Amino acid sequence: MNTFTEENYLKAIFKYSANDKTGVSTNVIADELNTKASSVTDMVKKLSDKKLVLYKKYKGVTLTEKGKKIAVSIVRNHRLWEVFLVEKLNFKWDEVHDLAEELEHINSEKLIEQLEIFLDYPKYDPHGDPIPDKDGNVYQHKDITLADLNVNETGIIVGVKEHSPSYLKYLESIGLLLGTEIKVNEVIEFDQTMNISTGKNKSNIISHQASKNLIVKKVN
Amino acid sequence: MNTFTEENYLKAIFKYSANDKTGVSTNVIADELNTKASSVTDMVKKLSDKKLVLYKKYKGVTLTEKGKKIAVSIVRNHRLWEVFLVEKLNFKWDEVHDLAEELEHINSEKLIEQLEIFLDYPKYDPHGDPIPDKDGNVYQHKDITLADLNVNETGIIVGVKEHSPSYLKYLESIGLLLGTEIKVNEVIEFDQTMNISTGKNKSNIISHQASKNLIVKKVN
DNA sequence: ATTTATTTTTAGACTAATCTAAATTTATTT
DNA sequence: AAATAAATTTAGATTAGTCTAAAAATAAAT
Repeated sequence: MNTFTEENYLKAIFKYSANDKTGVSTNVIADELNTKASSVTDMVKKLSDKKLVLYKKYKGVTLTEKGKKIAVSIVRNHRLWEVFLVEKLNFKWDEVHDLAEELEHINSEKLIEQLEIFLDYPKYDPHGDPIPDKDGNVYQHKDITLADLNVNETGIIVGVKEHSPSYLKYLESIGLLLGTEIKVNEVIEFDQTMNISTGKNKSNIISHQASKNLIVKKVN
Repeated sequence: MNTFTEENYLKAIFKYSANDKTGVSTNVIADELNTKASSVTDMVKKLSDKKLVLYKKYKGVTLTEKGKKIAVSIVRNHRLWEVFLVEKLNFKWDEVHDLAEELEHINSEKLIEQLEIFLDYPKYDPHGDPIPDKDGNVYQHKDITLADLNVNETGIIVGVKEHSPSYLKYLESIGLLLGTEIKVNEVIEFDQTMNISTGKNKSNIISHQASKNLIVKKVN
């Protein structure tokens, strides 16, 4: 099996190779894991020996099928545990990340399958991120954000692109939760600050920084 | 905070200092943790520096209040997770130990308090071991085993002294679960093999090895 | 009360994961 | 295309936890 640390490297590489075909650079990985590029080089060699990544000096890293499978399963574990914490143990959506970060490494197929059954096969975690199925398939949301909507258009919040507790707490404080319907009233041309309103004729002003991190599904 | 490994040492020391005042020997700890006495010596020095244990060369180790508190809280975590696995995730009592061994190290007061609430404040784990309360108080069962009963006496199974999967599976296979009432029909003088019967006039022959590891509460 | 056996500790070495600083390679500018 | 800047890798050290083998201390046996 793999160490806690190896799994975190795989997860980081997975995160940054989602989009594209080009290898992930050691610096990007170092940044994600709060470590140094030289440490990443060492670890990447080790993962390469184990056939979990492909690595060409100076050319970045990509996951092998084997490595990707492990990475996805850790993401799956993470998101299922987040659902558990929020739905069963009364945690808030801004409190679960660090705990899930630990729980995700507990390696037992039976555990995670039973957890999934117990939670009744959730499709999304508390932040709207999709939960990969047992075979590693993930159905990602289309990447439309609130900032992409025009005046008078309406969207339903289906996820967030930024997971910091401060952002999540802020959203909650102004009533922007998953499922909330938002109408765009006005967009300031200068800095794209938005005036929006939610269900009960409550209106709010939110920054571009905030609106571009809210994933929405366009209504109509 | 403490590492995974440090916590396991504290737990091992706790386990073997339950009974008595005399320090736990490095060999006993090494044995419990499948490591070598020399490794234990090193670690024990480290724990001593951290004021988690008292250590005098050649004289064994005892926990300080601080160390004991950590050890008990890990035992608490372990047993609560075992209840979760059995009651909510359909695990058998012989399947939960290794997973709980990992889950117990996840360090969050809120997590464990909420888990306890979610499980409705269980007093015992699936093997009948008592769950320490938030303040570290444990109410241990009196140590009467089935082997201590005389012919025609009756006891109710309240726990086991041996936790190996093979023993637990065996008990389950012959219907000896927590709460089962057992009557002693006969004891072979030679090797203390017992003839017992449970509720529905089922009778069984069990070895001394088996009977002395079943904790019972005497009836009448 | 010596000798012998057992337990425990020390010394020195190893592995995993990390770091800093220097060297090398790739990318960017002029 | 040469020079400079940026990214990446190597070299050598460090820390945590472990090990083996040898030394030292304690316990047991004669």
